[in-house]
This record gives sequence, C-alpha cells and structure tokens, in this order.
Amino acid sequence: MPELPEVETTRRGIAPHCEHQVIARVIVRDGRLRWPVPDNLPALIEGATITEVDRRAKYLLIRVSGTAATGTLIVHLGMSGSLRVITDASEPLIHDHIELWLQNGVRLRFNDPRRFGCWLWSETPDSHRLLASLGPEPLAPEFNGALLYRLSRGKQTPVKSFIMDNRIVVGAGNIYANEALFKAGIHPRRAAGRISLSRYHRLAEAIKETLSAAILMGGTTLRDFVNSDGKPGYFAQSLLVYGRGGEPCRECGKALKEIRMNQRTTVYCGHCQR
DNA sequence: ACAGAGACCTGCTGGC
DNA sequence: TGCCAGCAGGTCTCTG
Repeated sequence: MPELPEVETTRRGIAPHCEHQVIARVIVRDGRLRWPVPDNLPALIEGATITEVDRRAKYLLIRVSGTAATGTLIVHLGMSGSLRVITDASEPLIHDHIELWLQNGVRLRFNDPRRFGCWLWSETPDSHRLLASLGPEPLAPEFNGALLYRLSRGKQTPVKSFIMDNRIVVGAGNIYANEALFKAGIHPRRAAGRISLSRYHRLAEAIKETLSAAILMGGTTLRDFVNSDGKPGYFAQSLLVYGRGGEPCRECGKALKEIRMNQRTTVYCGHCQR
C-alpha cells in the first residue's frame, strides 16, 4: 500500500518514537530484499543515534550519527512493505525481515512479503544513484503546471506515463495518477507533448490536491498504525476512478473504462477525459 | 535519447 | 472443494 501518502504517514508515525534514540540492536532476519541488506549494517549503526527521519519521494531517510559511522538509512517499502512501531515484546511474524531495537524500548519492525523494498546505507545520500536524479516533490512550489508544460514539449509518451516518471515529478503512483488525470479531465493516453499550459496547470493542481487529501486521511489512521496492526482502506472510499472500472462515472454517469498501460491498470471516463 | 517490456517476489482472488 | 492463471499500491534495468 505504499504510495507517497502512505510513506509520509509512516514517516510521521515513526519519527516521534525514533528521533534522538540510540539504536541498541539491529536484527536482520532476511536481508534478501530488492538489493541485499549490507552485511555490516548492525556493526555500522548499533550504538549510534537516530537524529531525524526524512522522506524524499517514496524513500524514508533515517539519519544516523555514531562513532562507527554517520550516514543515512535509505528505506523503501516497495509494493508490500510496512514499517511499524512495536511497543510490546510481541513475537515477529512471517516476513518481519528487519528490526531496530531502540534504547527507549520501542522496536521498529519492517515487514515486506514481496521483498521489493530496500534497506541501504549511504554516507552521501544526496548523490546516491537512487536519489540523485529524482524530480521535484509534488507538494513543493517548484512543481507546477509550467514545469510539466516545459518538460513535456515534443514528447509522444502518454501523459500518464509522463507524470509517473520520477525524473519529472515524484510521488504520482498508479492510483494517484489515475485520480489526478480524472480530476483534470485529461485522457491518460493523450500524448504529453500535446497538452496545453492551462490544462497542465489543472493537472499539477489535481496532483497536489489528491496527494494532500490522502496524506490528511493517512494522518487520521496514525494511532492505529502506531499501535501496530494498522490496516486502513481509508482513502479507498474517496477514490473517483481507481478500482471502479465498469462503474458509473461520478461526474457524468457513463461507465468508466479500464485498460492496461505499461502493465498497470488504468481507469478513466471516456466522456469526461479528453 | 526514448518508449516499452521484463524482472524482481509472495499472496490473494476469481473462474473453471 | 481444489487448482491455476492472473493480478497487486514500485521502479530499476534491459531491449529495440
């Protein structure tokens, strides 16, 4: 379930429990994630202090400062990962791959059935290959319609692929790309280079609105999630098109269409989106 | 340089 | 009831 709002919700949930805490113990039960978890990770960060939990795109950046090393844990939740705060001593379950035990008794527990996530270590994260060429954050002022317009000139690629490209803007995952295109009234297959500036203004606003609304709703489930367990479904009720193929468009009532683009389910209204 | 497909994994659902 | 194909919120990497 990790799209950008989920990752931000996770960041806000774990930060107060981890920041300024000493890492007492690191347990890697299964380090076979998207890339292998570094073997020396426990040696590097045990005894060190977590100074801050940041986010860039869908990466959580856990800043660590210690005598052995000072650097950043680059954590991605992949398709199925979750990071939870455990305050009791409950036994780990299947797919609980990594745990950080903090000196305040809290355990940070990483679960990821599909193992598409990652835990990497970098002392120079700004220039790390995963982070170096990312586009702007969608909620930052520098992301706007003018930017989309400028970067899209001459591009034949469908606008949905264009806004899901992390070099253009980060955080527009499949769900939110579908939602934002519907809100902006733009057909997902339209060539990115053939969309006007004013329509890109609408699209940029739609991306910002959709993501910030979801972050707000994620915030409401923060408590559940901290106490473990945390399964939302919270934003699902307000989805306009995603998961609603064949059902009536909330604007015009015509049946929503469902197609595959780049192996991803794409839902749109053939009447409202041009 | 670009666009699209393949790859990485496990778990769940729906159709036969 | 049981089995299997197909699909799932991501994104790097390869191919043409």
